Amino acid sequence: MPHTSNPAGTPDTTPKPRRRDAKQTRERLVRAALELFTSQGYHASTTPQVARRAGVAEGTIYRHFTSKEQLLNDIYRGAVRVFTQVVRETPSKASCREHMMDIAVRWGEVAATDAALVKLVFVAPPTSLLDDASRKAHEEMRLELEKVVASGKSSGEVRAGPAYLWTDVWLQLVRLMLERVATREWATQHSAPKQVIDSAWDSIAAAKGVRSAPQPSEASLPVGR
Amino acid sequence: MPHTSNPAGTPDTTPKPRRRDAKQTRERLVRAALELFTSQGYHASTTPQVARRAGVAEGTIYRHFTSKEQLLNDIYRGAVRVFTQVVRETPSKASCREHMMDIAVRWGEVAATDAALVKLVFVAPPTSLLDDASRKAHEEMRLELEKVVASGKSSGEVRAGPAYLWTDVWLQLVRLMLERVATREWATQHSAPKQVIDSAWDSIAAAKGVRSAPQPSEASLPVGR
Amino acid sequence: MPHTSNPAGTPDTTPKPRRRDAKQTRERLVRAALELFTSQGYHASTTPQVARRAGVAEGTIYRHFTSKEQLLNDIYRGAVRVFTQVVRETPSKASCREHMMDIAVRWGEVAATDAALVKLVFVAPPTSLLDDASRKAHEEMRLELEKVVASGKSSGEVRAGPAYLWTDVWLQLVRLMLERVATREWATQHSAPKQVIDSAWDSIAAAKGVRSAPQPSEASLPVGR
Amino acid sequence: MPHTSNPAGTPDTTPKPRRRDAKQTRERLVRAALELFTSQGYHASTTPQVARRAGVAEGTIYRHFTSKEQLLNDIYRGAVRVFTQVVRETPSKASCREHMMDIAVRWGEVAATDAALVKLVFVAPPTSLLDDASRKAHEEMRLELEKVVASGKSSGEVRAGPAYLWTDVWLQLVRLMLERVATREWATQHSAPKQVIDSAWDSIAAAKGVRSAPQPSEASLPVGR
DNA sequence: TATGAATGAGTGTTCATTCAT
DNA sequence: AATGAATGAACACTCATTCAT
Repeated sequence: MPHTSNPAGTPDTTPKPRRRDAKQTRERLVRAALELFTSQGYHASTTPQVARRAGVAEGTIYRHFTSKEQLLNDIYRGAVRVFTQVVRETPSKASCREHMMDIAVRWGEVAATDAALVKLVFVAPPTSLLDDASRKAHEEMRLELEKVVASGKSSGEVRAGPAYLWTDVWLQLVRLMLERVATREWATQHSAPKQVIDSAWDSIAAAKGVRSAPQPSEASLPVGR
Repeated sequence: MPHTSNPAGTPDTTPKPRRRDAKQTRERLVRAALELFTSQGYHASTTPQVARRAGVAEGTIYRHFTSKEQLLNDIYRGAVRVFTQVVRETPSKASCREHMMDIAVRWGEVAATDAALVKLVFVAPPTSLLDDASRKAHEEMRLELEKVVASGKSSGEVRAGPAYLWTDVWLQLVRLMLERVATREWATQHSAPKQVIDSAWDSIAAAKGVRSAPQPSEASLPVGR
Repeated sequence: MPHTSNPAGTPDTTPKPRRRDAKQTRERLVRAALELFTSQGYHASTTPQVARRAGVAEGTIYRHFTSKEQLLNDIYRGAVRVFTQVVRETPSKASCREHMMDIAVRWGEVAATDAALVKLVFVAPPTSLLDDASRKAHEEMRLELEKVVASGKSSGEVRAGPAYLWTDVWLQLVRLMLERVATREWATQHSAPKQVIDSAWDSIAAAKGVRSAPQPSEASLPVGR
Repeated sequence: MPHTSNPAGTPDTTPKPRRRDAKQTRERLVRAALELFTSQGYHASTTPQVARRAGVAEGTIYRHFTSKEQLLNDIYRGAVRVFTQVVRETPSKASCREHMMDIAVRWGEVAATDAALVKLVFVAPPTSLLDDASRKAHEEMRLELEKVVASGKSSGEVRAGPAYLWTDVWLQLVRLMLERVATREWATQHSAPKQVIDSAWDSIAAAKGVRSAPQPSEASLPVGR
């Protein structure tokens, strides 16, 4: 065996590879795969690479995941849930606007902390490789957000038009912010993220002044969905 | 599948397909690869698949492109240039707003006509596989657009903040529209594309009282999704 | 061809061929490649052929060698070292002549035992495919031999002229012998090998009688090399 | 068509590629292939390369040769005949020694003039690719030389043992000289070529002085061949 | 649970050869 | 005689997955 690598900073006190419990191994694999998949892409990342980075043997992957594709999906769902959880745990505020800003800011913090998560879910989701469960998990996140938007609609803060549309519009702009934060092009404390979050709200907000007048009923919307 | 295919309209006078002129073969390859790459992804598309779909032998690919990666980049540049060209050819209007709406609408028409182009450039660009020339071509398009935004800034129509930021913001929302149009979730004549284009402008427009002009009724929204 | 081969003498206790230890597999590959390369040439030998002859899957080659070229070089170096070792282990005699005859004879024995080794190193060395390490290994062998020739020069047994030249001359003739022995055109106990070995010595020996006179200075030799 | 090359120095007066007569084309192909084959090896040289170097289209090769292998063999036979011709045309001298020295010197001149010829015939003959005609041509050359050696035997100048053996021995050493001259390691006017030619003769010459004692009968020779 | 040597179908690419022009 | 686009079998090499240990 040519090179045994000891990743920087790890105080390797045990000469023989420590008896890791299964949980730890699984997590190491998830971490390794997440980093590899988001930095090189799924297809460009090989299972030997994942194993090496996780510090385990090639075969070990298959004790925890039935296939490379399942590994991806497991990771994906975990990543999506992080964002879903944030939406659920962000307390609603007096205004929808404030509420959504909070969510965006917290998501931004996730992006700053764990860029890979953002890349996997928002920047370059491996759409064609996702299974039903993963798609459902993503839809759940979207729905959770849509609830917030919908509440904004009933309070008249959100402009006319279907809530799901404004959810997507808002997401699209927040995605831009997350991407830039994840790639460290923007720091969370800079003005750019805030500007984009603001404009995300503006793009779905009911117009001020005249526009803020009571919205016409949307009951008649024959929106297909 | 019949073993002799006669593409629409071509008066196939030659019984054997040998001796197509080079131009035609190259174009068939580009078309086949574009469709495959955008529907399955680059890595999932194999050279035998590309060749089969183009109706040529595998080796023929390499008479026209030095590698699969170069094929991708050639296609990508071609696709980007289509959008750049639209920006360049769209005449400027009295207002920046109108100008940008025009561009968005024309891009939308491209999306409706040739979905693959949109997918390649906006929906899932193969970022990590692009060479310098391709990146430059993309940057050119962005810059062309930025000029328009900048002119809007000087006329006071665009909100405070750097022009490149608002370019990206606008692009982000137009991207949503293009994606939905490309996937046929939205038709160009529907209201959703228009709504998103509007909100794209709103998200970068300087906040005015003027904007609050009476909106047309939304009652007719036949938004597909 | 039976689907389970049991190479001579191996007490095949395991019914399925999986889990051979690495050493064995590598050696089988080396053997297979050596035979193929020397009988058909490097380019005419394909990796499927090598694998089949070694009784392993094609991919297995690449667990032991990084490329077909590296496989060749590994084999080449191993072969060269056999001859180098013989030179090193042959004890020097009273006369240089005797010493070199010994070496030639032992080399001849190697040729009789393992013809492929001779073909690879002397008959048709794959010169343009050798890497630096391989070239160095070959040079080492030559140098080891040159030492012997040099000692013959100082004792006056070897004719005037540079030692490296006579080394090459001697090698050239011994090469003829090795080739014929390797191809079984000559058996080691026949007179032809002996005759050639004799003439190899004669071609570099100082002349008897008249020629054994004190050697002229070699200062004037403008031999390019 | 990307690049049209105009090989150095050719005063390309005719704008369209000159109407070459067949003879000329064939010769250009032979020359190009000879150079390529001897510098890179047969397998490493591709037919497109040969065609490009000859300044003709790929398909043109097959108007003059039925296959790449036949091209090689045609070239090989031509090369061998050059050396055969030299042997035939070198007038015999008073002594066999002088005669053979003459031949060696003339061959050396060929090597200096046209290194590729020597490489193809002596340094790295493509043994496994030669057809019967080529092998026969080579044998013819050898036989022509053997005649000279045989005449040396009957005059007592050549040592005891079969003429064909001494022919091979002599060839082996002359081959060394030719190789070095061909690679420009040695110039023909240097002493090394001469030294090696001398020693080539010595290795097959009957011993002078003491060694010139009556030769033992050759009846006992059990030389395999 | 973990290992890692082995697998073999599949990849992108090459190239000697053909043939309509 | 000459062209060069097209061919397709073959190539070296990869990698997700298996399984004896």
